[in-house]
Order: sequence, then C-alpha cells, then structure tokens
Amino acid sequence: MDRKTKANLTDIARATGVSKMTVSRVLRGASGFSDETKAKVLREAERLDYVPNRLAQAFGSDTASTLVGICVPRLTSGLFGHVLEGVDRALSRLGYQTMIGSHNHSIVEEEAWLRQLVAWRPAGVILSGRVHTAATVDLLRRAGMPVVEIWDLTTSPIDMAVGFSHFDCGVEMGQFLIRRGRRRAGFVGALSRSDVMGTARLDGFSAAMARAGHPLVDREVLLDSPGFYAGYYGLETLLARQANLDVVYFHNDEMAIGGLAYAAAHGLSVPGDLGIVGWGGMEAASVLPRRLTTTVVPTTAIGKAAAEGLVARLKGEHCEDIVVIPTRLVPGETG
Amino acid sequence: MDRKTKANLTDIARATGVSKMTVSRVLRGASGFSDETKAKVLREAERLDYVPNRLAQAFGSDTASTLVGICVPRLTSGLFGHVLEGVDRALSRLGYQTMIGSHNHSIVEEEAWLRQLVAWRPAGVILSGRVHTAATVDLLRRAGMPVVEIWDLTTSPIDMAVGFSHFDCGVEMGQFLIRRGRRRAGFVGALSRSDVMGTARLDGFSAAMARAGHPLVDREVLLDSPGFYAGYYGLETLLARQANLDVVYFHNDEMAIGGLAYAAAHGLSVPGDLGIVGWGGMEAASVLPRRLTTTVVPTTAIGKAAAEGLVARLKGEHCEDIVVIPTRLVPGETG
DNA sequence: AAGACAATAGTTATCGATAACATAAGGGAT
DNA sequence: ATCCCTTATGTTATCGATAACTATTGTCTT
Repeated sequence: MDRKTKANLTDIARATGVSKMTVSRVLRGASGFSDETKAKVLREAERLDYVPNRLAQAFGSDTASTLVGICVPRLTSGLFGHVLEGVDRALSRLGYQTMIGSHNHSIVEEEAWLRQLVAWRPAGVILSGRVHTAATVDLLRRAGMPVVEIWDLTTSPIDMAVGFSHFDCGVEMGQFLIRRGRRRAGFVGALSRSDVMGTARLDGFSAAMARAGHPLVDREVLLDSPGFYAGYYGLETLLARQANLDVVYFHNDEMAIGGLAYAAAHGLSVPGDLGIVGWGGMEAASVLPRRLTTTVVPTTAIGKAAAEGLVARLKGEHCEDIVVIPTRLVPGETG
Repeated sequence: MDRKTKANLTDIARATGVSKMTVSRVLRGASGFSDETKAKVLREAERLDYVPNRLAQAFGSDTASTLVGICVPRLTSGLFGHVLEGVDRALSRLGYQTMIGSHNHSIVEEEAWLRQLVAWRPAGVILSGRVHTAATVDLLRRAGMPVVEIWDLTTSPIDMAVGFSHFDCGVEMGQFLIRRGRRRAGFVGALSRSDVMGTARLDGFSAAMARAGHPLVDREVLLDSPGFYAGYYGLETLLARQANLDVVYFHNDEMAIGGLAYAAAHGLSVPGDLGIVGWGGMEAASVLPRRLTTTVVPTTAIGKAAAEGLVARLKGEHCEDIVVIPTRLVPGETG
C-alpha cells in the first residue's frame, strides 16, 4: 500500500507535454482545449490507467462531492432492502456513491452515524422517519446540504420529505375493517425501542376504530424484532387474554404471517374465526394459500424518488419539498 | 452551502493559542502535549463544534481512510440484507464507514462499481462471489488494499475469503435426499444473468444424485428474479413436463415457499406426493405449517467475519486467508 | 557543571485537483 | 494598423490534516 501507486494528473500532463490544468479540463469535460490536445490527453489517461482521486476532488472544491448517505432502521428488513435498492440504483446511475447506516430505531444511533457521515462532507443525506434528536437537526442545518426524510411524511420537513403517512395507513385499515363488519379488533406489534412509525400506524388504527364506535379491544406489543416468531407468539399471548377478538392488525406482514401460522397450528379458521391483516406488502404475502390483506408500500419508488429529488436539488433544479408516494390497501382473503 | 461553514484545526489552534499541529496531536490521541494543553484544545473543539474532515485526513495521509466498500448481488435479498447488517455493524463499531453497491449478478456491473469505489481510495473492499472480470482482479491487485471475497469460497482468493462452498451445499442436499429415499429429483431455479453461485449448488446437487445412481431428472431455470412467484410458476412448468418427480430442490427458500404454495393450491401432498426443499434459511421457512427442509446460511456471521478480517489485516494483525463459515442442513417436514 | 535525553511544542512540505487569474496567439472590425 | 475579442493554455493559491523535521525547555546523570 505504498503511496504513489496510481497515476495522477501530473503524470498525464508530463506524458502529454501540457499542463495539469489542461488535463483536468479535458477530463472534466470543461471547455478550453483543442481537439488535438483532448485526444492526446485521453490517450495517455487510458494508457496510464488513470483513476481520478475523488478524495482530492471533493476536498479541494467543496461542491464536487458525489457521496450520499442513507440511514435506515434495519438493513435486514425486506422493505428497507427495496428502499435501499431504489436509492442505490438511482444514485449510481446519476454518478453518486452511497454510504449506508442503520440505527435500529434509535435516533441516538442515527445521530452518531450522522456525525461520522458529516465528516466525509457528503453531497446530501437521506434519513428514515421524521423524528430526530435536536443535535441531529442542528447538525443537518449547519451542514447546509440537502436532506430527504423518507418513509414517514411530515408537514414540516427539515428540507425535503418523500413517503406517506403511517398514521393514515392505520386509519385506512381501521375503516376498511369496519366496513367488513369487524368490531372487536386487537393489535400485535413488536416496537423495538422507539419505532415511532409502527406506533403511528397503531395510533391511526386505534383512532379509526374508536371513531367508528368500536375502540381497540387490546394490544400486545413485544420488545422484539418484528419478525415471524414475534407474530406467532404475540398472537398467542393476545388471544390468551382476549378470546373473542374478530380481527388482529399486525405491525407488519412478517408478523401477520407468523400470526397466520399460529392460527393454522391451532385450528383457527381465517378469516372466519379471526381476521388477520398486515402491513408492508412483502412478496410472500401475496403467494400464501390465502392472500394476506395488507397495505402495499411502494418501497423501491420511495427510494428512487428520494434519490432523484436529492440530486435535483443538488443540481439546482426544481423539486417539491414534499413528495407523497401513496400506499395501497390490498384486500386479500384473510381479513 | 458556502465554503468555510465548519471549524477546522486552525480555528481551534487560534482559539487556544497553540499550533494546529498540537491540536492535531491532541485530537488524534498522539503523544507530545501536556494535560493542560489537551484540556484547552478539547474544550475549544467542543465549543466550536469541530467535525474532523475525513476527506482531508484520507487525502493527506494515504493510510488513514476508514472507508470500506461492499458489493452484493442484490440489496433486496433477505440473505444479503443480513450480510450487510453484519458487515455494517462490525465496521461501524470499529470506526469505519460502509459504502455499498449491488451488481445484480453481473460481474461487469461489479467492475463498474469498483472503479467508482477505487476513486475514493478506500481502506478495503468486500466482494460477493469468486468470479470477477479480469479487469476487476487487476484493479484490485494494483490498488493494493485488502479484499475479502464472501459468500462462495475459493481455494485461491484474491486476498481473503469468508464463506462456504455452494457446490458442497448442493452435494449435501443431494446426499440427504438419497438417504431419505428420494430417487427422482428435479430442480427449479431462477438464475438471473450469471448467478454462478446458484449454478454451483445445482452442479453439486446434480453431481451427488448422479453419483448415487439417480441422476437429476429435469430442471426448470427461469430468467427471473428468484422470488416466490418464480418458485410457484417454475414448479408448475416443471411438473407439466415431468409428472413423476419425487422431490424438487429449489434455488432458494423464497422459491421453495412459492413451490409449497403451488403444491397446496393443486392438492399435492408434501412431502408425501412430492418433497420440496430449499436453500438459504430465511426466517419464514421455519414458521410455516410444515417446516421447510433447507440449508441454513449464517449470513450475519459471514458479514461480521468478513468485516473483522478486513480490519485485522488493515491493522496488521494476523488473519486467516480463508475462513470457513459452515452452513447447516436443517431437515424439516417438507422433504 | 556539562552532556544526554525526554517532553513539549512549532515549522515546513505534502497529498491531487481545481478555482481564479494571467498570458499568448490569432481573427475580425474599424 | 490598432484595438478588442475569443480560444487555448499556463501559473498560483488553496482546501485540511499530518508526516517529518526542528527548536526549546527542563531534568537527570556522572
């Protein structure tokens, strides 16, 4: 790992007999050089396997960084994987690089990650959710870079926001279940740490049921990661307390599928004895023997829109502060 | 986004009345300053909200980069999400930042990503698989940084390798099914582009069946992403050609679950009429009414080992070139 | 008391690219 | 012919941190 293993502008300049400024101009595609010079420079750059030093570029100019950070709650979630893919594909197509982080639903960890990121003087940052520490917000304002908050919309974003309202997702599902005749609803969640977005769905759901005159009967919220097992055992615990629920709203589809597994294992007929509905729209949900009733979230589209909005702002193009990417309640055969 | 919005070493030096070299020494924790100076410097750094400029650090010293790149086939795969989480958690704990990329099973896209990465002069890189373009290998050798190839082991890694043998996974499953009395096996896969690792499993499986005297009867390989739908329709297509298979090995668990859905929808008893086995060990597989027979891959452990090995090498500590993270065939109730 | 040495500090040069300014040559217009 | 552009190019300074060197103390040894 010796210093000077790579060719730089000076090497190309020496090889072609022009100044390194001219080389820089050619390689950047700026103006001010003859076709002949351009050809010579490009030929030598190729021959010397020139790789531009982005550290030097970003360091020297302050506007040239092509680094974008994105922080999501968990990298293991199927939904965030798709968001990440949407972001990364859009960014790399536009010539940017993606630095990731995960904070496990902790805004304190998010802040710690952001401090590390800011040290790299990135061009912009994408965060998940709309709740952040005061220091995070302060850091972002002082950094003066574009910020996109994705996943949960807010009416007053730090800079830009792309996503949908988790509260409204809950409301919509509540209203849907009321229309389907459900009256005694429960909720099973796994709100590890402070998952404010999952809580927002529960709040919306709860509000809708209450407004319809049939308030939420009971809830079981595990301190666990919101996966299949948590859904299975969460439902078991809830039903042990409340035998006569007619529907259960789950934190997400993974948990709902866990709930379906519990129902199947204990001879409960779904949706006859009990309705089971989820949230998120994981692919598995639609290929189950009985299609899960759930809210489909356009994950990749959110990632793509966030990345493109960020880049638009970087280029000084117009971009809406708030972009709504609507979710879609898909009635299945389980609720 | 003005230049000079952030305090730098010179600002702290001015505020404390020492040279910026001394400030640098204090903040880096190097030696050569009094406790009194240290206290003053730290106080001012705090007061001025000093954020070190990693661009300058990495640019100036050539050994100080704390940037590590990782490229996986797809960010949307549940398995790679866990790998990524393992990598990112280990790296951020050790003070490194993670830059991601995905190449959709194309070694040409991997090369393009690597070219972008190398321009950032990263401390190291983690790649997936053991097949790369010649230019990729060349680029890596000349970059002179630690490289970890994960996921599929090779006996001659570019630098280091962490993972397991996909071929052996296939062999093991073949031998297992033979022991269970299966004789007429099929395979359903979705090898988008050149998924050499999926192909290696098929090859191993095929070899094991042939060696036992019961060669693979038929295979259906879709040009699609290896998800639930592909498993569902892949099995349908395969069974249309070969009615009397007694077991089907799927590319992965998602596809196997799709296959189970097809079997359920068409009145096939599993494993009575047909065995269905997968690969990967997604959480869903273990909570199905009938637990899927599959190979569990310790994804997070692979990510963690790769990250820690890379950092060990960066720090000049000893680290094995090849780290085997064994997979585990878990007999379920479907095959 | 002189020399050796450690502790604490400052000075200078450097990494690679680029912005800003300077220069030189040529081409029209008057 | 002079002036004023335009085009092509070179020069200088700069970004922030740090390696490598130098300088100044003060302390300890013999």
